[in-house]
Amino acid sequence: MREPLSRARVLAAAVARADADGIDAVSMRSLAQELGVVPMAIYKHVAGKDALLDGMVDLVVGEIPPPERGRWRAVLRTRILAAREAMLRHPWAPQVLESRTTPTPVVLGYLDSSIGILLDGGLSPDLAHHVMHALGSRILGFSQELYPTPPGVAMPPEVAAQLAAAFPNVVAVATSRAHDPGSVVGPGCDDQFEFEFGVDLLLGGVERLHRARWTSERTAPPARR
Amino acid sequence: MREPLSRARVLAAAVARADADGIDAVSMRSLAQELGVVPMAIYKHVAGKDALLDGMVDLVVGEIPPPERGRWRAVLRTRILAAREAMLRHPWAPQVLESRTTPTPVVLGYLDSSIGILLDGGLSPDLAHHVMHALGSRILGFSQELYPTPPGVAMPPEVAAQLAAAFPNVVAVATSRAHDPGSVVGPGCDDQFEFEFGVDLLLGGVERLHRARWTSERTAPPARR
DNA sequence: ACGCTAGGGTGTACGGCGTACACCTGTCAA
DNA sequence: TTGACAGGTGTACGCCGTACACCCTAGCGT
Repeated sequence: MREPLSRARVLAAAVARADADGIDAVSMRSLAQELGVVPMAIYKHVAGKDALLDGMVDLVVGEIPPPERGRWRAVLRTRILAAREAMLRHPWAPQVLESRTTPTPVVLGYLDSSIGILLDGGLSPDLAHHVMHALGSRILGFSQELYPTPPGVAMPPEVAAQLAAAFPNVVAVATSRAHDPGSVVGPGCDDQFEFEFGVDLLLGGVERLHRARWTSERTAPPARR
Repeated sequence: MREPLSRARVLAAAVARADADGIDAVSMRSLAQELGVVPMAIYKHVAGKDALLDGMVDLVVGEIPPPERGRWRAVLRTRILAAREAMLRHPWAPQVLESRTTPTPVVLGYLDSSIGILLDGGLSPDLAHHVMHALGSRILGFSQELYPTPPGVAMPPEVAAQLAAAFPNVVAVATSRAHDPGSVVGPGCDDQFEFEFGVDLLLGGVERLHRARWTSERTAPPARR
């Protein structure tokens, strides 16, 4: 009848379900139902919920292509943008990745090759170390935004007015780019632009430090004080 | 007997519990028990679990002092570091904050005053906008690290060797600062240094853009290409 | 040919969670 | 005196992850 379960089938079903209905829709029970099987059957192929999530993360991270060749900054930038694309395909992935307490070998491998880009580019291990911390989860393509871009849904105008009065700076900045369509809330941000802006800001700073032969021996990172 | 419950008492108990035993120890049931009350009693003071978490977040964010006066860069830097201290006092807070989908007025107020620092400093709303995105949740003092600094717990040496072979760049970088104590895994990172490094890298880049009268009108953020 | 083993699917059950809903009780205003 | 109402209670429902015992079948060595 039904071809047998397998770890790969379980993980693929879980990822598909999360892509379609969000990570909360992925429970052992719902997943089992989707596979036409009783919940406990899954446990013969993955150790438990945590292992399931780890496996899902591995699939997503595995989608990120290996680095190309070229100048370190361009190579790293390209790779981070590729990672971002994987995360956009699987919007649940950042949240799940952040919930893991220990990296899987797949994720470690990704980090390792990313560090390799820096070292191959001539950065000192010391600088590379700080750079990895400074990039943080952005290296994996996370937006790191606190809240999704303001909802396009219109709000009652009196609420909008009250909000504008209470938080004038927020609305001033939020509407700063709304020059073309004169909406109150603006057309939302260009997430891709914001992401690249942040990445380039960091990589640009790193490049300058590198060119200046910067080292962490009692020197403040950029010009300070 | 027992003085009556109140929203403030509930929230304070929840924060205390989370500080002591982690956010997972905060459930409606355990919280009720700690307050000497039946679970449903809590619902008379907070609308539900989500409202409880929002309230907890508000308490933490409310701990961050308002900005002082001075040059925008120093003021913002000081404030971000103050936010980080609040987050260090409540290690569960970043995770909870990231789980909220909509900012509370308290958080919006924090963001608003932070933006105010930039605008008062003469940055254009346009640049301020991008800066807020680039800082991301770092504005609230998050480390944004994917994983906590490598555990100080020693691992079996053969595992360590295998790991070093599989991920040479990771260990090269991880041990780069381990010059003083010659441990294999290094003494862990100086989280405070790494955090300030990242913040200063970003703020330094922003300052240069501002001085250069940078604008997003079809210009790549730092020097690119 | 036979029984054994082991891998994979099943069924039941437990303890936890958030919370809807009906209920009770004490306080205070009218 | 009465009645509304705020605040605490009790029960119950439907989810969750998963421990544990069970069963069925395929393939193996003898």
